[in-house]
Amino acid sequence: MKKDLRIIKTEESLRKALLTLLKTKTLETISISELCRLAQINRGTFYLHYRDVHDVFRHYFEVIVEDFRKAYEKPYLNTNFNINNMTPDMIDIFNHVKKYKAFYQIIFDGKSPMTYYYLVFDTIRKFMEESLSIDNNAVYLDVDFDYLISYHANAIIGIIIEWHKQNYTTPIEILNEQLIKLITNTRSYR
Amino acid sequence: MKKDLRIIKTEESLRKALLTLLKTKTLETISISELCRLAQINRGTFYLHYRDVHDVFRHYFEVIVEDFRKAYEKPYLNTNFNINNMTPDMIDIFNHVKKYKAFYQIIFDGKSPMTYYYLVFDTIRKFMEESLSIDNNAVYLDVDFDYLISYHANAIIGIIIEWHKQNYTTPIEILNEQLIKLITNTRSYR
DNA sequence: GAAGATAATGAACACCTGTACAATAAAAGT
DNA sequence: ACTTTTATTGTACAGGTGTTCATTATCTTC
Repeated sequence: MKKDLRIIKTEESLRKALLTLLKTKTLETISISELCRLAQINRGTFYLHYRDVHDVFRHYFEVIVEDFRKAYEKPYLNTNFNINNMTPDMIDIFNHVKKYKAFYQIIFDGKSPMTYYYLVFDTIRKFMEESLSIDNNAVYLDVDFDYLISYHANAIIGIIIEWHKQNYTTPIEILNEQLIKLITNTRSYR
Repeated sequence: MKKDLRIIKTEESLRKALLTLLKTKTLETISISELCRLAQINRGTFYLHYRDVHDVFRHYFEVIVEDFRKAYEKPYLNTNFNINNMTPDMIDIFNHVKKYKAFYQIIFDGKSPMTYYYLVFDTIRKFMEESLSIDNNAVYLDVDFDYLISYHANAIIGIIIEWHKQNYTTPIEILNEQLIKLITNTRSYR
């Protein structure tokens, strides 16, 4: 079954208007009324499609996350993967974040809701889950699989948070280096 | 210099009113107007002290985080700490989270702003930073210290997120066990 | 306890929010 | 092309937001 043309038109107008407004102001300062005025959509119609402005933004971010998922699906799965033989190019996540930096700056902003964070988290987590499941030989020392994955997935986001706080100044190659060292254990003594 | 009594009275009324409202409804559904009505504070006065309802909530959470910080400051520092000789009771963070479960459920809610998350993150991160700095002998394999700490700090929150998603069903003892295994490396083969 | 400083109040303003409903417009199905 | 179905519109309403300003109340300080 096809979607009504009017719906497509309405939603696209709103999404396009949001991008336009984001060029000059922050997501939090954009009101539904303003968005509808620019998109030339009746405000009542807005509520037939979205709950709030974040809801419109979410669409873009879901496309972005999907782009990431597809781009790194294959190389990831082809590796006999386990948590200790990972190479940086398998999870070229930093390239992805840099590519959509403008969006990730919004997502990691203190005022943004946690939903976006969870979307990133769930995506990375799922990647790890699928990859680690392939590596049947590994036994993870009685660590519950759910906790293991959540631990490592969020650790990676920890690097992205640090990168964000440093305003994305660290080069991607360095980040990949560091990540690989952190994953394949971290400590040595002099 | 002392704080004006009127200010103390106003802020306390608002904070108390928030706690009352939180018993019956969620943080997002509480309006400034409603809060002021219950606290018997003029709405204009509200804006002299807080920016929004979250701002009032933040006060409570800062107290909670401070409680955590103080409770685990000493045992942590007394240990010749490094990332591999940690014991669960050093970071008894899960006990803390359980104690203030009602608050952490709000903080990890998808609608809550990232600010609270960052407050948790910064606190755990600072703990790690202070502790790891003591362990002068360790060299962390050319891993940038900032990234190292952010990585491990956020990993721990990864466990809390998983715990939250499982509705805090996993017992604390198990969580401590798993955490220690995850920190002191994770993998073995059959 | 009086004088000066500062905070709280009430009223008003323009704007935003979420919802409802009848009227209209524009698709889809035949 | 015509009918049916469905989406959009305009209007209205009760409430919330954030700000301003003169007035009043309450604290602090001496």
